Amino acid sequence: MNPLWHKVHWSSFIIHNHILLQSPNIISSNCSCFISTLSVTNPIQGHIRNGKINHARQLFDQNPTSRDTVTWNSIITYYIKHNQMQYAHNLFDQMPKRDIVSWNIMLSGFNKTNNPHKLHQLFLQMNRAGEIPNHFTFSIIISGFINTFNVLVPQLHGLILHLGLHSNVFVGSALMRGYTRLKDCEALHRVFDDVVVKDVSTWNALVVGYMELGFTVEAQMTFNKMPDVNIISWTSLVNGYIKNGKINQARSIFDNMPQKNVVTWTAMIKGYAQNDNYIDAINLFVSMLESATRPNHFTYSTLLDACAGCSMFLLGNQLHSCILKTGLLCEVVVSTSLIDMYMKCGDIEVALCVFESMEKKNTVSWNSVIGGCARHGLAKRALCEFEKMIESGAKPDNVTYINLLSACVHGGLVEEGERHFKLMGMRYGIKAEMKHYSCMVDLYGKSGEIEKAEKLVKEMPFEPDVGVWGALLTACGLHSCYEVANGVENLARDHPTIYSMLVKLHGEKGEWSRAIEMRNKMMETGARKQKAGSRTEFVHGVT
DNA sequence: GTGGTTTATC
Repeated sequence: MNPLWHKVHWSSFIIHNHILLQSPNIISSNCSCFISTLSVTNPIQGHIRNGKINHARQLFDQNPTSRDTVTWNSIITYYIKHNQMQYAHNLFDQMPKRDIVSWNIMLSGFNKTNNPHKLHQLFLQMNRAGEIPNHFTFSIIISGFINTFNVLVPQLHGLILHLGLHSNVFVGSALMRGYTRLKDCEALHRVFDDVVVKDVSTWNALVVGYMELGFTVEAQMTFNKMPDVNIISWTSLVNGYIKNGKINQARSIFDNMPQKNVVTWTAMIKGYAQNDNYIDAINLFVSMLESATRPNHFTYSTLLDACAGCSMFLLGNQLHSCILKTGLLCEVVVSTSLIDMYMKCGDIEVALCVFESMEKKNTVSWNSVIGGCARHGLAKRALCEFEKMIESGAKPDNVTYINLLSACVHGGLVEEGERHFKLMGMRYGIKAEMKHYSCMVDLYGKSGEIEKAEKLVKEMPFEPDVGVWGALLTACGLHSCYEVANGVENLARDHPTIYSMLVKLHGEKGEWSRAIEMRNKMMETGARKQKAGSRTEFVHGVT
């Protein structure tokens, strides 16, 4: 029995379950039978195709004559497909003779396991070995470099032109993705033109590229000109409009689509949720269930995110029961969103319970639990979870440290905070960003160490933002440091929040003329009285 | 025996 069951309302199962149960599981095609009837010349490859790796290895290890390059490659491919990169790499290193396919298989392995540094190293090693890259090589490495070594795209493009591989569809769409990331619209279009025989993916890459760069009109025109469109083209269009803030246009495309899949539905739901339109997000989810489209882990994650955003505890709870039923709790994105939802709805106990029950945790999961504890004032617990995170081998990132430092602020743990602030760069190479500085200023400020706070603001490698100035001014108010506050007045950029704080400070000091002056400045900078609202229709169990 | 397009949690 899952320990979480007792936490979930049984009534939750009533909702939508009839629809979930109706979806039949039709994935039962039996491909392996078909493959096993094929005649294969090499018995080792036959065993691999039938999934009998041990038989294959036995033959391979016993008969040196059977070990041609294709066989080596087949075995390495098998290991990569079964997530055994280390085995694959060992075999690759032992190969007496490698061909271009061997290199490409290994490169593809590093790409699939999301290891851009190893991918890069192997590519350099391949060049040193004198192997000439082909169109497979380029499509693999460009897509693998997209997040880390994207600066190399123009250089690789040069090499591609030199080798005459620019007209290949796969190379073309990989390059287009690369140039989209580099925000080079001209190059994007040039690569598109160079692909002689374009297919639907090439066109899709152009639509996505234009959308990413903010050219919605060009994207739409491209879509209209497309000789063939598929569901991905439509979804890219919907998603592009959402990314450009044109949610109504996205919806109109969405409504006119000839068919939709789970990705399309999820993209549209996310569009609403991101724009704080939670009602439409949920309504759309209900329509999705009615259309018999089965939600996947991204859909649930998106919906839980919406619940977290407006503290919809009951719906979050119901979603939890659906997730348990569909077996999607094992997905890291789902359980992480679930933790965040429970934390933001105030149920720390269940949030921690979900977290403890997770088999696989990643940096984001640790971040949400550390952040949740920090927000609820459980500073010691947050620090403790951080220690456990390090012990588990997970790597902290910038968000981890924002959460950790804010835990220190809540707990008034100045020394701890100082220590972590130093260690984050020294041990983990994480550069301190604006938010880390504002945490530190807040930490010093709240504990009365105004000089240290002021010194840090002066020493910051970039212009402080409202958050940093706000933290400093709050400290001035708390500890009646009017001199420092006067200094801030001359330095802080025009911002209603800053002036509003200064009004309060001058008022407390009894300097009414200065207070009025600040109030006028505040109004000039566009301050508006906020509409009061409890949003009672959403709030359940918020602390 | 190798490759490209849509949703992705803090």
